[in-house]
Amino acid sequence: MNDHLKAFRNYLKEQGLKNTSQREEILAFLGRSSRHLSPEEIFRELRRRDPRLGRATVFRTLRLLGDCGLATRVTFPDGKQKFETRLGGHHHDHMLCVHCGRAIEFVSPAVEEAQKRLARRYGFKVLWHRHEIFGRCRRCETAGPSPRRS
Amino acid sequence: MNDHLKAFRNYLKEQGLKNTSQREEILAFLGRSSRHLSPEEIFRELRRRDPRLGRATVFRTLRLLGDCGLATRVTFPDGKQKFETRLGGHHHDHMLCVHCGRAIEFVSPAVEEAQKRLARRYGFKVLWHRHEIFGRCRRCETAGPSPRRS
DNA sequence: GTTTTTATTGAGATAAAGTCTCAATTAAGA
DNA sequence: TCTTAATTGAGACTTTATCTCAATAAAAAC
Repeated sequence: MNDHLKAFRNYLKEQGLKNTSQREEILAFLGRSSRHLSPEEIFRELRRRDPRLGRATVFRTLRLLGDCGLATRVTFPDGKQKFETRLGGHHHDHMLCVHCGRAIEFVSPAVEEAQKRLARRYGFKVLWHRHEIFGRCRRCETAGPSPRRS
Repeated sequence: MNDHLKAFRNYLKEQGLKNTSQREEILAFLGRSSRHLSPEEIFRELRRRDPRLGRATVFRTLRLLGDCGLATRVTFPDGKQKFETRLGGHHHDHMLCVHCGRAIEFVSPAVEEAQKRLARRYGFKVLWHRHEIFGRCRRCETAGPSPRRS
């Protein structure tokens, strides 16, 4: 049994919540995907396999996975929300290409460190963070006009 | 005439777009506010003054302001989107309290620097970025139970 | 293993957020 | 002032997300 499944079951037990096949399916599906998925994509794909799956369950489960730190919400340049698993607690952030939509993952100890110092200064207890850099990836930078922002 | 108004008019002219009273009202309203505002809040308040204002115009203008770098989108812990002006191009990021919703602004040269190095490594042309730290502010940290995430 | 308790689910209504169309309007250059 | 073209608002519509509640199923109690 893999790590985040174990962590998930633990979390549920701690909180007095129940595990269900739907929850595990959603977590597993997120885990298998290398892309970022929107709630709607998750819903549509998983309902093909289990036609009785409800849309509300997907939203509820994504929130739950967020709450226990197993999934991360990524806000794309156009404001759209997508999710990914935080595999084995391995944290990373994103550079998002405003032109082709590609997401490049990165890890920056320097950023994490700077953040820790900041938080201390403000008496702020950090739970998690999100660092999104918007711009143009190498491929798109070589050609093409103005991007879409905000 | 203040700086971002001037910048806005410049941008419109450059792009061959037209200025309108609605656009200036929205920009001014954002500029006067010390809080983060949702599109709906902006719409409701400005329509009290001009009952003919349309909702679509607010969304269109927010996108436009984002495009020209005068407004920034902030994604709150619950996934809700809000906006603020980027006053005089002065960039800052946020620590968001998952308990009381308070937003603390900060500037971190260390983060900006680390980011620049990263981008260079990936051949990524940075246009803007967003760094959101979620956690509990000093006030809320002293008391109260589990937060809402994702 | 069976019963009891209680969280979870799905359907569908509903709400909230955002986009689109198109005729009427208005800004800006000629 | 005239002309051109971008912008607007109304409202339909789409998408995204939440809520309600009876039925279901997981976990605990027995």
